Amino acid sequence: MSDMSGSSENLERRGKSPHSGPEARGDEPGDLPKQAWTLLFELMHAHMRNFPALAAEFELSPVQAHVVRQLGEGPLAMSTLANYLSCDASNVTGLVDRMEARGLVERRSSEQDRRVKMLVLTEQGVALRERLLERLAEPPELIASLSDDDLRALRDIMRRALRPQ
Amino acid sequence: MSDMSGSSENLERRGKSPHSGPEARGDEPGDLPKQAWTLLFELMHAHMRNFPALAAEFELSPVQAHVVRQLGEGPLAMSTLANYLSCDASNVTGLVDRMEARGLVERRSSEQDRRVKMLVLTEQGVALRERLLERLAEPPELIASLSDDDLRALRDIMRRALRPQ
DNA sequence: CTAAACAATTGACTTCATCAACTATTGAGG
DNA sequence: CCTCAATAGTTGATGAAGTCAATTGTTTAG
Repeated sequence: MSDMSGSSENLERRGKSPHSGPEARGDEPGDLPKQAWTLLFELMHAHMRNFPALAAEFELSPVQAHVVRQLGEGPLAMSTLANYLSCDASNVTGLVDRMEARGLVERRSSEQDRRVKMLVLTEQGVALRERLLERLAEPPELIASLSDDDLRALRDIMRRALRPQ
Repeated sequence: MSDMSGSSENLERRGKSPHSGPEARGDEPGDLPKQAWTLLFELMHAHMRNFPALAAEFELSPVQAHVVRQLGEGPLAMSTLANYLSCDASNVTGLVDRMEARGLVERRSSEQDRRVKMLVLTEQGVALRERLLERLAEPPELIASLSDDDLRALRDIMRRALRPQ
């Protein structure tokens, strides 16, 4: 009774074929990607609701948690981070100000280009990141209770989806 | 620190972490839920990055989009919405103020209990919601490019995961 | 050498979020 | 009936996160 009833009936068919399935009527086979995605989206949102609370366990805002997580890859220019967060560069200034005030990150002027400031996690930031990553990796109940077969299949599908194209 | 999670090492080894050990080896079967979850989480975050932009297509803030989506089920008390959003009740007041000002929702005093106010979508709100839901159901490229077999498997796994226990 | 392009910041402003305090209503018991 | 605790919503103060427009330095291109 949620999303795929009613007026979404006559949507554009994607490249999917109107071809003949034996069980063609019962299951709306036409929009497989949409079906899979809608369910995945449901699960995503169900889980995202408590991300702020999870971040708060580490006294981080949700965005700060995201930044700590991303910053593990190595030094990152402010503008690159802004791009990664899909937000304005001016937003990153304040964000980094607060994180720097807490001793989590450090601004380091780049030597090649003196306009650029590179962000690095402090030692404290690295330690926090490790704890955070372990916490994030804990699967929620909905996932943990899947069968091994489903988990293996899910893992492999996600690997294929995330594989750089 | 010597982490039980080979999986996060496996994911993060793109950068030069001072902590990455040489023992990074992928496929420990013991951590199946964690592996699957970590990948799923990756995809979630990759997609969540442009949720604000998607909401902006409808001139909604991310939270407003979320509310419009949830409000389709029927009238909802303010406090219930607050609970659903996992946020303080006082937050909902302003949120609904703005949405009411735009003619998307309506406060309706309950007759059984004059303290509560029920939220309902206006006609305009319903129309917007339909367009929004269609837009949300469009699968992102990462998903849409999966094979039919993968999509079917993913859909079925998600159904099992979301099945009320 | 000027002029355009870029990185980061600042300032004004909005939205989302919290907490504490307040109003109004409901629903107990005494 | 009357008081008292609990509940629903609002208000006010405050802070984080977001936007845009304008500014300051620093490359880089013509």
